[in-house]
Amino acid sequence: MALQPIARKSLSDDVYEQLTTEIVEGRFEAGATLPSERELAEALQVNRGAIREAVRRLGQAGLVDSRHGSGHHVLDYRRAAGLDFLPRLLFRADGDVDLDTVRGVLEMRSALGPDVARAAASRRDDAQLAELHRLCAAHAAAAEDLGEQQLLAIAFWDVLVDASGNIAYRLAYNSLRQVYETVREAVAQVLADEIVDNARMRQIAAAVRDADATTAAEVARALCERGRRGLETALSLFDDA
Amino acid sequence: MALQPIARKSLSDDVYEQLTTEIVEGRFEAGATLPSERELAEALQVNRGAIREAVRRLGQAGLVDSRHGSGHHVLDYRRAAGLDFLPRLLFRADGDVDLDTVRGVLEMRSALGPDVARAAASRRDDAQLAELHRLCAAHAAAAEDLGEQQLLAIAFWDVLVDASGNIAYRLAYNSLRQVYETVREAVAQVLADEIVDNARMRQIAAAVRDADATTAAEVARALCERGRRGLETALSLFDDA
DNA sequence: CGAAAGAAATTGGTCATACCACTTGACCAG
DNA sequence: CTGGTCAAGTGGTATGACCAATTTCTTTCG
Repeated sequence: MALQPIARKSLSDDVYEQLTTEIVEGRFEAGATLPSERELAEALQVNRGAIREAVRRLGQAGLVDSRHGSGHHVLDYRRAAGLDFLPRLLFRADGDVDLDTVRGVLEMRSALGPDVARAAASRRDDAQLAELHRLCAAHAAAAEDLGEQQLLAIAFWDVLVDASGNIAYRLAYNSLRQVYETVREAVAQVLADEIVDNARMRQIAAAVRDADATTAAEVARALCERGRRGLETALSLFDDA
Repeated sequence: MALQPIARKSLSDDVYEQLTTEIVEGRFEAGATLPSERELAEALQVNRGAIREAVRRLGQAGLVDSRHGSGHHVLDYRRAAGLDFLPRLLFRADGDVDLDTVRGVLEMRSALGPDVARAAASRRDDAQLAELHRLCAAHAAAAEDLGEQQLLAIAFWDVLVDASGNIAYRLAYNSLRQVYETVREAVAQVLADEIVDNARMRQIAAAVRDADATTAAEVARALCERGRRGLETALSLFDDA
C-alpha cells in the first residue's frame, strides 16, 4: 500500500467520535440528556471548548438537540440524522463492517444510478461527453489493473452525476462515495464484475452521446446490478462458512 | 397560523450561516483561504470560540478543510458537501427559492420512491403494515383539509421508508424531508394532485400487504410523478408570466 | 547568484477562568 | 390551583494566554 498522510485528529474530533459511538450503540438512549459540558470536560480530561465544538457537530448531524439552560438531549439518529451520517454507521463496535449498511448503499445506488444516467443523457454538455469517452478509453487501457479500473469507474460516475445537472444527485453521490471510499479496496474483488465491465461503460457513454435516455438508464441499471449481485454472492458464501 | 416556538439562534449559528452564504455565493472561492479566526472574530465582533464552533461545522459539512498553522481552506461544496447541505441551497441570496433545487429533489424522490415501496413490500413487518392502513384511513377522513392530508402523506412515506429496512434510504429520506419541510406549506397547492391521491396510497398499502413488490413500485412511481407534474405545470405557468 | 539553514511571523489548537442567560424545580403567597 | 420568587444547574459568551504546525522572510554559505 502506498504511504498515507498521517491522520491528525484534534481533541474535539476524538470527543465527537466517542460521543457518536456512545449514541449509536445505545449507551445514550434517545430522549436521554447528555452529561453536562462541565462533566464531560472533567470525564474526558479536556477543555470545555473541545466538548462544545464536538457537541455542536452532534447537533448539526442531528444526534442531539441543545437547549440553553436545559442540556443536550439525545435524539433518535435514525429519524433525525441525514445521509452524511451514513459513513459513521458503516463500522460497528467490534470494528466489523456492517453488512446491512453496505447492502443498503448498493441498493440505493441501484435505484439512483439509472436515473442519473437518464438525466445525464438529456442534459450533458459536450465537455462532459468528451470526458466520459476519455474515461472509457483509459478504463479499457487499464485492464488487468483492478484498482485502477475501480478509480476510473468512480471518475466515470462522477462525470455522469455532474452531467445529470441535479444538485441533489450530486450531493447524495458525495455522501455515498464517502462510504464507498472507506471500504473501496476491501470490496474491489467483490465488485470486480462491475468494475471491469468496459462494454457497459461504453454503452452508457454512447447512449448519453445520442441523448438516448432510455438506453442509458437501462444499461446503468444492468451495470449497478452486476456489482450488487457480486456482493450478494460474496455474502451467501459468507453465510455458509 | 398556529403559535410557533421562538427561534433562538446562537452566535455561532449566525456565524455559520454567514460563512456558508459567503461560500455558496462565491465570495470565498474554492481554493481560497478563509480569514484567520482572529480576523473573523474581530470583523464579526464575537469571540474566537464562536468562530471556531462555526468553522468546525463548516468542516463537517465539507465546505472547508482546516489545516493547523495554515488556515481554513475553502473547498468546492459541489464536490465535497453531502446531502445534508441541500437545505442550505434551497434559498438564494435574494431570498427566492431555487427552483432547480426543488426540481432536483422531486426528481430524486421519483427515483427513490418506487424502490422504497418495492423494498417495503418484501421486508415490512405487521406493525408497519397496520400503521400504513391506519394512515390511509385517516388520510381519507381528512379530505377537504389539504394541509392535514399533506402531513399524513409524509407520515405514510415515513413508515414506508422504515419498512424498506434500508438505513441509507432512511437517512436520505431525512435529508430530503428537511428540504421539504422548509417549503411544505408553500408547495401544498402545487403538489395537491399527489397529496389528495388516497386511491394510490391504498394501492401501495395493499401491494405492501400482499408482498407484491412490482405493483408497489409501479404505483409509487405513478404517485411521485403526479407531484412532479404538478410542479412542472406550475413552473411552466411561471415562465409564461 | 542560488540553495540551504535558521529565525520570525502567522495561524489553528488547547486551556483556564469568569460571567451572562435560560431552564428547572422547589417553595411560598394569593 | 395559579402565579411569583428564588436558588441551583446548564448552555452561551467573553478574555487572555500559551502551545504547535506552517508559512514567510532573512541570513548564511557554497
